[in-house]
Amino acid sequence: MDDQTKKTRAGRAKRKAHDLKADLIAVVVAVNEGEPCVLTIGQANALPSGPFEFDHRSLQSGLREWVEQQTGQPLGYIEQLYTFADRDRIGAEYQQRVISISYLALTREEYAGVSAKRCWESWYDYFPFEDHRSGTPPMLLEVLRPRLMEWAEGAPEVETRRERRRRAEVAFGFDDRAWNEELVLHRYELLYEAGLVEEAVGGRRSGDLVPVQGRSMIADHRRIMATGIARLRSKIKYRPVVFELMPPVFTLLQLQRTVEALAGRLVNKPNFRRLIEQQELVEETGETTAETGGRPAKLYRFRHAVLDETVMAGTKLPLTRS
Amino acid sequence: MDDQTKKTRAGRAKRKAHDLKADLIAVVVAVNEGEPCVLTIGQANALPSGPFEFDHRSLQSGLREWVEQQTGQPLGYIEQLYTFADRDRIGAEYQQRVISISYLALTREEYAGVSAKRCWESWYDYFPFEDHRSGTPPMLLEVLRPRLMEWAEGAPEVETRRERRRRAEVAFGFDDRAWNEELVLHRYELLYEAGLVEEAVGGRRSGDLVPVQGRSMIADHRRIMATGIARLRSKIKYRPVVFELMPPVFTLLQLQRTVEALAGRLVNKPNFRRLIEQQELVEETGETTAETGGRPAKLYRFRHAVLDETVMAGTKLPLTRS
DNA sequence: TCCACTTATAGTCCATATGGCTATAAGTGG
DNA sequence: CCACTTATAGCCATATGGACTATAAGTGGA
Repeated sequence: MDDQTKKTRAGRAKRKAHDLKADLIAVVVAVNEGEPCVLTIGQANALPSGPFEFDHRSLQSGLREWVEQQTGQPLGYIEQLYTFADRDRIGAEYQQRVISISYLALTREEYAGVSAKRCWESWYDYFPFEDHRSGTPPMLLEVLRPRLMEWAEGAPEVETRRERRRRAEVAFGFDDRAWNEELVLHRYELLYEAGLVEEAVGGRRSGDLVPVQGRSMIADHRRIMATGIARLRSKIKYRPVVFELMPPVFTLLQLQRTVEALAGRLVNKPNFRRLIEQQELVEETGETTAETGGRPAKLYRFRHAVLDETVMAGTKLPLTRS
Repeated sequence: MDDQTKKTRAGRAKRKAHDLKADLIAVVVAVNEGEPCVLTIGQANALPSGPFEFDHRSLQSGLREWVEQQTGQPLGYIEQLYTFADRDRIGAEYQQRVISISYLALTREEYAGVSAKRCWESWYDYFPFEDHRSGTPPMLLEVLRPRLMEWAEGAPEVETRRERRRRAEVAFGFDDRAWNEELVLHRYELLYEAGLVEEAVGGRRSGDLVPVQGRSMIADHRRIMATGIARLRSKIKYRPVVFELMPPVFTLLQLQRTVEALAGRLVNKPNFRRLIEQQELVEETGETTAETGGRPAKLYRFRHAVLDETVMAGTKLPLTRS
């Protein structure tokens, strides 16, 4: 506590270097039998993670090492999510400040050999209200809506109440608003703010405030998972990242089911096929498979050439061609 | 150097906490009289930046403090860009590892009081080949193309040469390929790899290898600026962020000129107006201004309500409405 | 063997968005 | 009063996206 009073420039500068620590956290996604899964450790209540160390070549390689060490899963596609450093994140040592650097990784389950360490969990176990593939989940209107409205009405100011109601409506698509599957993080943060998730209430779970929306995780891991899901749901719309989650060869329906699993909602079959074909994302292998039950489906593979044709950046500006 | 040999687990764990430092770096953007500008310090060769310290409440507030202290400029809109930690980033102390956390900030020049510290520089001074508002810059075909081709042909393997040529074509829109204004970072990295920017060649600028493409910056600040420009050019297409750069009241042509300054290319006037109007991004103030020279233009203001209507997430999936 | 069922695949139809353009309105400065 | 500048409205062809229907080609069981 002595250090704390020394607010001189030199003292601060010296201390800050000694108090910093960086954590690498991974949201590793795979789609197994139509379920979008996240790689977890512990009692399925934590994401793979570990400190960034001196002999890590880079942040990414440090992350790969930790994930592989903790789960045996090698990573392919990796993309940075977000970096944050909230003061109240760590409790143990008062002086320590932790920077959390989170990543999204896409793989396939059957990638590596057998390993008992790996624990894939459907992400809808953590966010049950996010799966709209069989229509709007009943709990959304039956449980979440009333409790969010209760929270909204609990505000002292009229203005705040109106504001809260509107936020809940937008985030969850109440009152004829469209459901926007990308707002995963918004929704989680709203529930957190409303004290409806376990992480928000902490140990003190007092009678009425029992959080019902899905399994929780340690620290802010569920928040990070929400960030990853949101990013992925957004990205599949403008970059061909789904294929990182597909086997080398697949049918168009399998591809569609994967997209649906990620988006948490159904897509229109003919239009989906048209979309894929006109973008020339895939090519036929010439083979077919009869394992799908009905008429044998053509097998396709991803056209890796499209990764080069980076030109596909859907403009939204009325550019002149000059 | 003694520490280096101690590769034991305990030694590593102890050292890593002591060697970490985090830098906050800001790309602060404003559009002044039709020129997209970036806030710089020093001899206009560095971005505002400073170490993340123990008594910063968060990364963002630390960044705000540093920018305000170094330039007097208060920040409004802030968004994280990227975090990286390359080993060879710092030269001084061998043992130290630096994590760089970069941000994009949008403001307006006339925001704060007078301050001699602020130094706004057109970002096209650093990336002259990015401004296509008056057509393709001559230097692109006259200087960059030959030098990039020279670099491509310098590769030993045939395959590498072909690869390099294709990458240059895609990034710079050579050979009838469309110019993609979003590939700012790609282009800078390609030039870096080809040894055509000063940062790549360092001090050893040997005769032939004189880099001609714009002013350089210290460390990787120009690379970070490129990241910020790329992010901004992409984001103006799907989020109403331009208005962070506009005065409270403006004409549609002023808005168009700002977008053009950012995108580095001209947009079609009637279509631009239609786009703005049909998205209901602005509303008339009822006033007009005659300062534009010709017929007085209506003045508009941003409809802040649209920030709430977060529904605008342009889907690219053929969703079923269910 | 045939029939019910499943899935695959090829279209159509229409509303809307987008790109490119032209015409007219309404000011200013000489 | 006229030349010039900028603002604003509207047109047309095409591309795109959403919803839907029809037909093809297998499987499994009665």
